[in-house]
Amino acid sequence: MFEELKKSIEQHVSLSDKEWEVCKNKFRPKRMLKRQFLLQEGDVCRDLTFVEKGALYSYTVDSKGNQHVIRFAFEGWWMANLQSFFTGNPTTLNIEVLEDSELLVLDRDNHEKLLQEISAYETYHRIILQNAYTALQQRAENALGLTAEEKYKRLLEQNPEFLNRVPLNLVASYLGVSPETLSRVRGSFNR
Amino acid sequence: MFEELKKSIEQHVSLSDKEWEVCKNKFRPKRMLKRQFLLQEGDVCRDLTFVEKGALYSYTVDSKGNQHVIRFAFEGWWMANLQSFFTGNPTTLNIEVLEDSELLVLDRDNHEKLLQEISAYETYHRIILQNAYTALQQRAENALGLTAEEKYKRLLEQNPEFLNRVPLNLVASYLGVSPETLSRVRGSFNR
DNA sequence: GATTTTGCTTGATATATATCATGAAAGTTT
DNA sequence: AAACTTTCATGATATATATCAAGCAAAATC
Repeated sequence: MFEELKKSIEQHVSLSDKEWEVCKNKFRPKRMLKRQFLLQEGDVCRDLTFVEKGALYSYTVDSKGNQHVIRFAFEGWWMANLQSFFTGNPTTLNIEVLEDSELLVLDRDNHEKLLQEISAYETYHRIILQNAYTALQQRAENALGLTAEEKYKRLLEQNPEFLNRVPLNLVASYLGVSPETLSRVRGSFNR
Repeated sequence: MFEELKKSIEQHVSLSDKEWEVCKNKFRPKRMLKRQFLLQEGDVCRDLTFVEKGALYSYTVDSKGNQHVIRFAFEGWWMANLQSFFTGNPTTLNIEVLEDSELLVLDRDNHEKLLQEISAYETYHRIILQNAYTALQQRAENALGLTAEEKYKRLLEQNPEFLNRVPLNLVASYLGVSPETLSRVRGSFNR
């Protein structure tokens, strides 16, 4: 149940067995089924969520009712609305379960405790944040000034796994193009 | 010379006078003139840069030679390519001076020392990262699925100061629209 | 003070992409 | 197995935006 988390942490820092025990016990396992909501617009984001198994995605709904996918999270990825988590303000984000999932959730108290008690955890958290930031920057760059075809090509290079696990209409929303356009781009691209 | 930095830190955490002295001495002041490069594609980003006075902007150049503005930084803002700074890999980013500037630069060694020596600095750094992350997320959301007019409106709401201090062709690049389109949107909007 | 450059606007045209509409295949539920 | 839903593809049309082109005022440079 904690394999992915351990793997993720050890990729970046080293923990003693004892520290790992302390760490692990702060998380609460949670199973969720496809289509369930981990977070809904208007809620406060109380937890950082780590995906042990399965897949999640986050999205906003704009004033015209259009859905905009913000990101996906698979095994070994974190998901949360950081702004809401850290400020306690209600979120504008929805987080929904894409595949039946096993999650590990960490509430703010326990997160703060870990930051204080285990300095390697603090380092790990910082690295994760930095990586999330650079990934998001990459994404913002890709969203701007690229044609639909270029966006698709970049996705193939940078996140090909999305195309296997995520319905194309969600991928289209993630790229900021219509499902029809994505379908056509793929069609012409595969020939 | 250190007023803005002090203000920025004290907005988020409190430092003793002694800690502030330690902190302050790790930074190196640097003056730069308009059009100078703080960082060029292919370089490694060696410093975190804090803007005491003036303005910077970062951008990438794509394979067709088009410039894409990533972000701006004014007084009280940080600027760096985090990926390059933390990994030591060469950057694909250019950082250029938009207005004659007074900067405070912090190299990686000194940054690491501060993280270790002053726990409040670590907290400050984390909060800054979190804020940068949420701002970037907001930006990615705005870049996707909004019309040119909506992007302009959001900019007016969220960063009206950009429009006073930044040439419109750079704002257009930042928004991912052509300068002509931005000009037209502004024209019709002001009537 | 003259000349060049920069920043911005406006018009005409081209083009990428959204939208609307339909259908078919694959997956779910009853 | 039948009925329904989801997912994806494709065609026709509409539209937002890019591109090309010209011009002008203010600022910068000589």
